Amino acid sequence: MAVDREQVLRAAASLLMRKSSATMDEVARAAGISRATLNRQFAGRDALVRALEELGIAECEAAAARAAVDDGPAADAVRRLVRELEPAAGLLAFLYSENQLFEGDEQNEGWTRLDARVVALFRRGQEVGEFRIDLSPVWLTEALYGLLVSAAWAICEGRVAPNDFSSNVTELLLGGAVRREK
Amino acid sequence: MAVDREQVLRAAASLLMRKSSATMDEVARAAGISRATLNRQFAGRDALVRALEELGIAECEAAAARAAVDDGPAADAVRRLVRELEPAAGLLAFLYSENQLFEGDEQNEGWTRLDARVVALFRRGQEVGEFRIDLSPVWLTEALYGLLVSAAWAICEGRVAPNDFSSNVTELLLGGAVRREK
DNA sequence: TCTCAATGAGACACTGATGTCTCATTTGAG
DNA sequence: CTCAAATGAGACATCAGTGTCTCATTGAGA
Repeated sequence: MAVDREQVLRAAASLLMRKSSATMDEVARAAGISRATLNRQFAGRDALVRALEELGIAECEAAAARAAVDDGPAADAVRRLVRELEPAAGLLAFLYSENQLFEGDEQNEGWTRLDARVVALFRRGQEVGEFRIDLSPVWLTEALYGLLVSAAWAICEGRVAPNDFSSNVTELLLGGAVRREK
Repeated sequence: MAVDREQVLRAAASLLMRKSSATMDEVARAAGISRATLNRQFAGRDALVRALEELGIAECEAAAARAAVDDGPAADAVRRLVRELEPAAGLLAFLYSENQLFEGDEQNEGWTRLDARVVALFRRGQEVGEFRIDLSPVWLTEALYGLLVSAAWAICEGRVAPNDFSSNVTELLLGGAVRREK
């Protein structure tokens, strides 16, 4: 009888990723509940988006923890991170387009924490000599987000194969498009 | 006295890139005109977005033409393309988040044409041996869009330096993050 | 200077989404 | 089985955004 909030959030994310302008009624229907119940769980659309934001942050931080981004070679850490981040990519794609979240006076500090971890990863790779130094860690972090979102979208629209998600993002981010001999 | 439609579109794009939920009233104020005039120029918000889409397509195609994407080494063509695309990146970022444009029954064929040109560029690079073949041209195209949007956003929020736009996108897309000896 | 088209300002009704409420029904625990 | 809590369905008022209209004002060209 009790509604599973997380299941509702996942259904909402799945719908909002494809149609960010979906109505609360559509979200409720997609989650298999009534609009009344949806409003009982989340007081208003804003609260729903905030909850999705919290879920996204939690999933990303959990992914970073599972990937152990501070251990081993930085390149391998990036590969693990991307692989662990794949399930959250759809949610990330929605939040990425919800720039309403960032235009306010203050953004959720969870993003700050997450950014710090990823930036630290790229900086570590630079200091060890694995990554080039002419691309700033901040830009590499932003690029990682962008590639994750692009890949999620491209897969969602059937332009690229779902199985290639991880390798597509990782290979392009680390190796680039230019062919290397050897 | 006569309103410059293109100037209005640019002001609208500049605002909508930062706040995609901006009101028609806000858009009009940002463009320095009244809401009545805005509605005289663009019959409704939908028409405004469509006009922005047309402008974006036109700018991208003009950039592709200026960059002569079919001439010379593919890597250099990509560099030229990114450089020419920079002024349109902001508009592209807005359109990218306006997934409402793609969820309809039919998307503007301008995107199809543009995609075809960029895909052809990457495919040419692969056939010549410049680009690696384990990343599909379609994915490289999507990644290019994603990096352009990421870079535009990061600059808009002051996270990276505006001057680094072209090199950031180009270097990461072509070379990747991993450092190469010589 | 005169004229007329275009603009700005404001009022107006309309639409769609939203949030809240009620009540019948269902579900799960005791 | 019984009952309390939660849900679903629907009605309702509210509100913000939108599109349209009118009218006074502006400005460029004849």
